Parts: sequence; structure tokens; C-alpha cells
Amino acid sequence: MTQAPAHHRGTRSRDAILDSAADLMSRHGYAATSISMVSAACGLPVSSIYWHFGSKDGIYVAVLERARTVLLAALPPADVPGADVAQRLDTFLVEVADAFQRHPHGVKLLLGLGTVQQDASAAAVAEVRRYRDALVAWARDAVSSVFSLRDRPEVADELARFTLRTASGTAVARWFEPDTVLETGPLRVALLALAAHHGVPVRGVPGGDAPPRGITTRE
Amino acid sequence: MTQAPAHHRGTRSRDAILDSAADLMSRHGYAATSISMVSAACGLPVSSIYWHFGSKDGIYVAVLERARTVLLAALPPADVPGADVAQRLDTFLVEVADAFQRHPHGVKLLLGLGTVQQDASAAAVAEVRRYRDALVAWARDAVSSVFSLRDRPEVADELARFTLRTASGTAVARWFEPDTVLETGPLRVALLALAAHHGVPVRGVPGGDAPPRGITTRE
DNA sequence: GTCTATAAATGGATAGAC
DNA sequence: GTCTATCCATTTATAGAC
Repeated sequence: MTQAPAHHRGTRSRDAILDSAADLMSRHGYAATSISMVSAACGLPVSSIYWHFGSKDGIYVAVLERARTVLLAALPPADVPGADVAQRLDTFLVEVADAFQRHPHGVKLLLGLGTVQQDASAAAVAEVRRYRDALVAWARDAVSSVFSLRDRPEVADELARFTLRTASGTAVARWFEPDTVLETGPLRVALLALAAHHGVPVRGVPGGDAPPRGITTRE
Repeated sequence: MTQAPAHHRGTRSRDAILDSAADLMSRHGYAATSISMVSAACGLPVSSIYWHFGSKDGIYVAVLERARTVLLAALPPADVPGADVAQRLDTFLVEVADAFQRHPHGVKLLLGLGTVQQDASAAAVAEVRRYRDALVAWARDAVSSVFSLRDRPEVADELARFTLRTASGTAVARWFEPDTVLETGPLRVALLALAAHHGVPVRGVPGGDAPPRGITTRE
């Protein structure tokens, strides 16, 4: 086990630190997470942590950066496949709910920023903004693809904002009730109504019929 | 000025401390707010703060309690007036957006809990839960009144959840873009569609017409 | 009720041997 | 790259005069 090359032990330790830090920071927030807590959680001494990341801010930035790349890699391509709006919308919703379920850390980490914002490192603020911007861009492209909105960017923006706000609101709710899931049923109805309200043609979607399998409604 | 009775100076100081603490905690979060910061902000020494509240937790609990009573007092009665659904819905949305605009602290304080949750005082956790429960109950009663849902509690629950998630998601967005407002236009369309989807009669509401004055759309 | 002063603990961060 | 030991600032909280 100790046969592994030095740099392997290094990156392993780095990842272990990031794992512990991400877990603690997403649960307690940035300010409430101390280096000694991270040290205790991953088993490495504080000086190793400082050797890898330089400062507490450095850890936060690295945690955010990894969370962002992992989440974006997990998100489906923004070019949603499907013959008509109904198919693409269902695919989109299932994938969003899935990513939301599998990556509960994301939003919590972003919210952890609330405790840094004003004062702390410009690097952390920039990284948070990058994270958030990437999500917004993805959502805009995805709904644009679902509803064929290449020539109606304002509508795409509105639908994307609406989707993201529902998702982050649900993340807040999960704060209190851990087993809260993203309710894609109502979201589906809402998105279709918004599209229709803006005169977007939604061929193949019968008004507000029962959602197909894989869509979450409550009871 | 120093003529005021002792207990007046007392409650005044108490309020001043609460003002400063609420401001700081909603901006930086619970963990990142120190007693000395509060002391510097309100001008009273730390020992006075401890005399009034006993502990840091005690301050947080008091801040939450006051925020809750203030917000609930500011919310319109859950019995929304209006002749038909359209009127009541518009009244409801305007009032919600108004309260949302005037009390930007609420959600941030609730999220500050994330930094306490596990370990800290049961009192703080209980107070946060009370805050949140009061909001949920109010929203359920209000939408129930708007759409006359006394005999469809599940539908009222769904609409209330949906409304609150949109609102808290918007609060999160405001985290990044301070001048974000609650977009009642899309929310109106969504709520009407959801009601219709559940077969709730919405007399006097033409499909998805242009929203009346006072309803916020973007550009 | 308010102040000064301080105790006791913990936080972030570094030094230097290995 | 990892470890032990440590510096220094800040934190929560208290003591006791006024």
C-alpha cells in the first residue's frame, strides 16, 4: 500500500481533504467549518491541509470548483433529444430531478457563500459566481432546446429562471425536510402554461393531461 | 434624555442589540457573526449583550422570534378578499410580493440555521421550525381562500408549496443579484394552470390573458 | 443596566524535523 | 508530503466595580 508513487499519495490525500471539507462545509456552512474539523474528519494533520490548499479560502475555492465540474459533467447535454415538445420536456424534467437528487451538495455550498460574500476572498466569490453562471447558462440552453426558442431568448430566459427558482426553492425546503424531492409534475404544468402564455407552439402536448411515467407528483 | 425610566433604557438597548444582530446575522450568517461585531455595531459592551440574552444562541433565538412575529404581522390576513378568483389571486400576489420586498431578512435568517442545525441549541432549531411552519400554514390558508379549496386540501397544499418554493428560490437568487424581485407574472400563470390542471373552477379568469396592473413581469 | 478587564478555549496559520 | 509543536489573534463568556 505504501508502494504507491509519492504523487499518488499526494492526490489521494488532496481528494480526501476535499471530500471531508465538502461534506462539512455543505452541512455547517463555511464559517462554521474549522480546519481542525476537516483534519479530524479526513485524518490528516492541519499542516498537510495547508500544504495542499494554502488557506481556508483555498479549500473553499477548491471544493466549489470540484463541485461545479462534477455537477456540470452530471448534467445532461443542453441539446435535449426528442421528437416533440412533450418528449423533450419529459426527458429534461427527469434529468433535472435526477441531477438534483444525486447532487444535494451544490446549492448548499452556494448558499454557504452567504457567510463569505462581503468580506472574504475575491477568488471564492468569483468561483461561486462561475458556478452559478454555468447553471444559468445550462438551464437557458436546455429550455431553449426543449421549446425551440432560439428566436425567443427572453422567453427562454424566463422559463430558465422559473425552473431554477423552483429547484433552489426546493433545495431550501430540503434544508428542513431532508427527503424533499423536486416535484416535476407541477413544474411541468407550469412550464407548459408559461410557454403557451407566450404563444410558443407546443405540438403534441394535450393541455394538462396526466403526466407520463417517471414524473413525480405527490401521492 | 437620561430622564427615561430605567426599564425603558433597558428595552431600548435590547432592541438596539436585536437590530444589529439581525442585520449582521442575515448578512454574514450565524457562525460568522461574533458578539464583538454586534457590540461594535450597536455601541453596547459585550457584557450588556450577555446580560440581555445570556448567550450567542440566545441572541439568535430572539432575533428569529422577532423576525417571525414581525413578518407574520406584515402578512395580509389569510382570508383573501375579492369577488372572484382573478381578483383574489391578484390581491394575493401583490401582497406576497410586497411582503417579500419589505422583509428581505426572513429567508436569510432561516438559512443561517444551516450553520447551527446539528450541534447547537434545541431552542434555535425549534424557533426556526416555528417560523417556517407559520409561513407554510399561512400560505396554505391563503391559496385555499383564493381558489376556494376548503374541500381540496391536497390541492391547496400543492399550490402553497409551489408558491413558497418560488419565493424562497427567488430569495436565493437575490443572494447574487440584490435587486431581484419576485416575478408575480409567471407565478400567476403557473398557479392558474395548476388549479385548472386539478379541475378547480376558475370563473372570471380568461385563460392566460395579459396580467392586470400591479403584476410584475420582466420588461 | 452598563462598564472595564480578563479568563479559558479555539480559531487560522506557520516552523521545522522527518 | 506528512508529522509535532507552537505562535498569535479572536472568540465566547464571566467577574466585579459603578
